[in-house]
Parts: sequence; structure tokens; C-alpha cells
Amino acid sequence: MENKKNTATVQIKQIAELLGVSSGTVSIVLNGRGDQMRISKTTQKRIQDMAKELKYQPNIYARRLRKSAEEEVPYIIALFWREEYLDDLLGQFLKGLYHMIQQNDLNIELVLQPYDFGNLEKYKSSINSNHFNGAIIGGISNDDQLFLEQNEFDIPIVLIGRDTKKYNSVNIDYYEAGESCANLFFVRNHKTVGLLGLSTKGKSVQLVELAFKETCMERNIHIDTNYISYCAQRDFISGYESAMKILSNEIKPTAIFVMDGRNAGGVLKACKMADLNVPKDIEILVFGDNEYFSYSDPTITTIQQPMVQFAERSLNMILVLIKNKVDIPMIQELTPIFNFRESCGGYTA
Amino acid sequence: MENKKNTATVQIKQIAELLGVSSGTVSIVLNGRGDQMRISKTTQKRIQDMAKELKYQPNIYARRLRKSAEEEVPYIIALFWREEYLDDLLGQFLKGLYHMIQQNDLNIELVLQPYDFGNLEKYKSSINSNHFNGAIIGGISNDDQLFLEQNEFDIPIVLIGRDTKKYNSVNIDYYEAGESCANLFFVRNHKTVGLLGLSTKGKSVQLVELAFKETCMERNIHIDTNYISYCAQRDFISGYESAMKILSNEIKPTAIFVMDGRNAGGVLKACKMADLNVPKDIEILVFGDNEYFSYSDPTITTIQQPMVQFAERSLNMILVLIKNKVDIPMIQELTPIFNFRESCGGYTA
DNA sequence: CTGAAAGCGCTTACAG
DNA sequence: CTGAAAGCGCTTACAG
Repeated sequence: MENKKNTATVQIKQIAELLGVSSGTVSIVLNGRGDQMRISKTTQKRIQDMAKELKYQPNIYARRLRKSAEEEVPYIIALFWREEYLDDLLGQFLKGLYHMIQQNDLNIELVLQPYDFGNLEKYKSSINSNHFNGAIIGGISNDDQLFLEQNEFDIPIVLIGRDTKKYNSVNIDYYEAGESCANLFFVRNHKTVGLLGLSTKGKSVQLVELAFKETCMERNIHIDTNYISYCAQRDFISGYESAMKILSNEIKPTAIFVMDGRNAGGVLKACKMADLNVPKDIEILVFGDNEYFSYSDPTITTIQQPMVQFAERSLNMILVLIKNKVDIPMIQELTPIFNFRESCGGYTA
Repeated sequence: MENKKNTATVQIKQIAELLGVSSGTVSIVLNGRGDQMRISKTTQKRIQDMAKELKYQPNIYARRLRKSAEEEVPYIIALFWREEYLDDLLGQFLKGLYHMIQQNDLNIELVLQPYDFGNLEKYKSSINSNHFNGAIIGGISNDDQLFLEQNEFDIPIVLIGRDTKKYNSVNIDYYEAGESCANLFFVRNHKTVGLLGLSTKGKSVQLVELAFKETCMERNIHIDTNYISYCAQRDFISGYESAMKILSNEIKPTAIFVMDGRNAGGVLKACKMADLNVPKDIEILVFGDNEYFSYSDPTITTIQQPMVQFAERSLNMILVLIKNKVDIPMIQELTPIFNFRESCGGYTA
């Protein structure tokens, strides 16, 4: 019972013992250097067969360690990414990382670990210096943040798109982003607007929402509860249904702020159903961009997080942190990007 | 000059020697167990300072090896993915992988390595059993395939979306896919059709194109060179310009086969410009799906590769191959998915 | 309070 | 044709 060995896996040594040869010989044969080292064909055959039978798997770590005097050891960086955002958003982020790695000829091994919203904790045992040199984490929930804050990690961690005290992060000012959306509606003279939110959301989205609502209040823009609807799913259907609720009010809003791009299609459909022309009767502003928004009909005005910049900055940051332990968290705040298109005009009414 | 040591990195041993303590002590302190092991504060401080000064980086491989008797060693699988496809396509694939890993509780470490089309060769030295247990490779060019075929690799490799003799692969029958697109146009009574291709393309896309053209010929569907245009970029603009060329013919085609979804938006725009109604005047069929196609106006009919299935099958395949060396390449051919929507009707005219 | 030794699994000179 | 030994960088009992 006190067996420390992981008996599930087979090692070269065991094959060697079973066959009565040395482990060096086994290693040579399994690496295909048997002929070169003039190991007898029969010995080679016996070794190959035994390895196959025992389903021998080389231990990559041992091999890499063996080589580490010859090969430069890469930085191993984990990218924890929320499952729901395994889409174009990740694509943009990865492009940013990749181009930066290329340009600066960095030696980085990127380990991608998706996780379910709120379940980051599951990977607790792997977020440490036995596994990675650093971790970039995107899309955490409040629970995930709590988990991070209640634990200590011995590697630098950079959070993407998250406002936090304890950790390094790259983000935008989410409150300000929400404010500027409300202000845009104000400048454009809207008196009654709708908000299409999300029922599952992290702190960043909450901040945008809060700021949007508060600023609407301040600006005397009507946004009663009737005009707020939350999507359970980030998809067309959910966007459609939620928008329909908002549009069922006697007095229609003249603008809607849609908090997730994936709901936008449904909102447009709902407007069409309600016989409202976008943007004449109703303006649509969306948080989160997508290439299709630039040529849909109408094209969609969006505000977006600068994913490529997020990637560049976070990679830079994590490398700095890996090389120099820094005590106070680094926080970089970037500027969100407005893409003014047909569905909602700019800051001139 | 004969120095085998990688002098670029610092080891615990060097810190220990410099400070005149043992490496065990250094290890303990750097792992934060100094107090627990009652190492004097001064020693701790000296060690911390020195480590910081020398920018000590622990060797992850050594650490993991040390732990490998306690922790199960994961399969390390590399995912080589073409830079151009770092988008929703990758997202779908990753979702497939992730769900499969979750469901079967697999212990897999996924290393993501983007590469530029035609430059897979750059990673030659890392595609081996010193680095990974297996590799999944998506989106290769003909040059990349040549590179793979002209070299031997000691780990199993599974190609995604590629028809090849030497390697394991998960794909669809690309020729048949192209055929069925042409047949769809035939059934729908089109006599003159356009083809919007790609100027950079791998063998799979070439096969689709070839099959489409050949089948059109057989079916007596006009598709002269005037009606074929290649996009240099996979984007809106390039799609628009190429479509405009096709539509500049005196006799307009009554259908266009668009070989990359990212060009589709431009094609729709071009049709609008040419005052052609989709689908009344001209039908559009697109290779490659996107969620927006299901609610654009008109919604877009597509044929797509089953990415989620690709992921599941390729992961399964690579695990089988890692565990049991198989001599003949495994090839799984899946069925492409047709999504019939407004822009082009189904097999009934 | 700290050192010396063993060992994780592997490969590679070296010796015979 | 093959074995025994050293060593990659690290951590952890054990000894003192």
C-alpha cells in the first residue's frame, strides 16, 4: 500500500528487467537507434514486442529534462479560457499572442485549458510552478474570482478583462464603457431605451450594466424594468425572445443596448417583426464585435474590447512578471473601441 | 566552447554554490517552506535575493519529473493549427475536444501551436517524442504535406481535413462534396453558374473545386473562366471584388458557389449592387458555416465540415494510436453537413 | 538550523 | 553486441 510508484505506467527499467537487458539497450531500441548501435535483431524484436505489450509510454518530462542542457527550455504558459468564449474572441486573442511570439522570436509553449464558467477551481492543483511558469486567465465569474482571491499561487497570473485588486490584469474601464454607451444614447436624444443583458455574467459585464443604468438615470433616460430583459443563452433565439419582451411595451424604446454580440441577430429580427426600422425607428448598439457586423444589413454599431491588444499586453505582462517578481499587481487599462456603423450613429445627433 | 550546459539559465545548484549553502536549502526556501523547515531568516533572505538577482527560473520539466511518481502524467498533445483559421472554426474544434475530455475524464495537456500556411516545417524539431505524445495538425498546405511526407516522425500524427495516404486523418470526401454542390445546382436547373474560389488553398479545397468544375461540365452547366474568380483574401472586400468580376459578364450566372464563408458577405453585397435578388435572380451556396448565416437576410445555405465530430474523432484516433502502434494509417471519412436556408434551396427544384 | 544522498525516468558517452 | 554509470534539475526524507 505504501507503494509510491505510479504503477499505472510502465518504465524502461521494467521492460529491461523483464527481458534481462539493460535499460540503456531498451532506450536505444525504442528510439530507433537499434541498427545503428548494432543491437541484435532478436533483442530488438523482443524489446519492441514487450514495449507494445505493456503499452509503454515514454515520460515526456524525463526526456525534456534530459535534453534541457541542449535545448532552451521554453516558458510554459497556461491559457485558461472560459468554454463559452471558445469562438472568434479566442481566435483574435490567439492571433495577437501568436504574432507577438513570432515578432519577438519568443520561446513559449502555450497550454490551452478551457474551463466552465464558475469552475476554474477544478484546476486548482495545476495552477502552480510545478506545471507552468505563468497563467493567463480569461472570462472568470465572480465565483472564480473568489476562488483566486482566497488562494495563493506561486506563479504570476494575469487576468483578462477583469477588474481586480489582488491580481495583475489587462482590461478596460468597464464602468466607463457602460457610461459612454448611455452617453451616446443621451447625445443622440433618446428618452426611452432598452437594455438586453445577460443572466450569467461576471463582474465586468455587471459593471457595464450598472454604469449604463446609472448613467441613463442621471441623464433622465427612461429605462424601467420593463425595458430590461436578460438572455439566458448567448444566441439568436434568446436575443430574439428577450428583445420581443422589451418591444412588447406600449411605448417602444428608441434604442436598445445589447450586451452580447451573439444576441444581436435575434434583436434585429425582433425589430423587423415589430415593424421597426433600424436605425430610423430604433437604434441598436452592441457590446462585442464580429466581422459580420460590418456588412450585415444594416451594419451594426458596436463597442468592443481590444482583444489583440489584450493579448499583446498580457503576454508582455506575464513575461515581465515571470522574470521579475513584482509585489504590487500590475493593471493595464486599455480603451474600448467604438465601431460606428449604420445601426447607431455617433456622438453627433 | 565545449560547454554543454545551457548557461543562459540559472539552476538551484548555482545559487547554492554562490551562497555556500546546500541546494536542498535553496529549494526549500524558494518553495516557501523556509519557515516551516526553520531555515534562518537571514539565509532565506540571501537566497531570495540571489534568486531574484539571477532571475532564477525553475525547470518545469525537472519538477514534473520529480512529481511523476505521485501525479499521473498527462498525455501531451500538440495541436498545430493554421494561423488563418484561428477563428470560430478553431473554437468549434476546441469545444469538441474539451467536451470529449470532460466526458471521458481524460488527462490531457493540450499545447496549441499556430503556424503560417506552408511553414509547418518550422516546427520540425518539436514534432517528436521528446516533446509530445502525439500531434493533431489542421489546415496544412501542399508544401506542408510534402514536408510531412518527406520526413519520419516518431509520434502519431492525425491530420484534420486532409486526404492523404501516409498519415492518419479525419476528413470528408472532398471530391464528393464538390460534386454534390454541382449536383445541387444541376437539380435546381442552373445552366450558368459562377465559382468564387481561393488563390491560396490546400489540396482539400482544390479537390472540392476540381470536383465542382468537372461535375458542372458533365452536367452541361456553363462555367467558363469568366465565371471563375479567385479571392486573394478571405474577407468581405475580396469576396466583393471577385463577385463583381463574375457579375460583370453580359449573361449573369444564376448561381454562385462560394468556397470560403468569409467571402460570402462581399458576394451578397455584390449581388445587391448588381441589382440581383438572392435567391430569386441568383442562388448562393457557401462552403463553410457561421452562426450569422442562419439569420442574415437572406439566410445563407452552406455546406460545412463537421468540426465537432472532427475533434471527437481525431482525439479518439490519436489516443488509440498513442496506446497501440498501428502500422497502416487510419482514415476516417465523415459526411459534410448541408444547411439549407434561403440563399439556395434544396435538392428539389 | 542545514547538508548529503537518493531518486523521479530518461539518454548517452564510455567501456568491454 | 551490450552493460554500468553519469547526469539532466529538482525535491524530500533522513541525519545531525
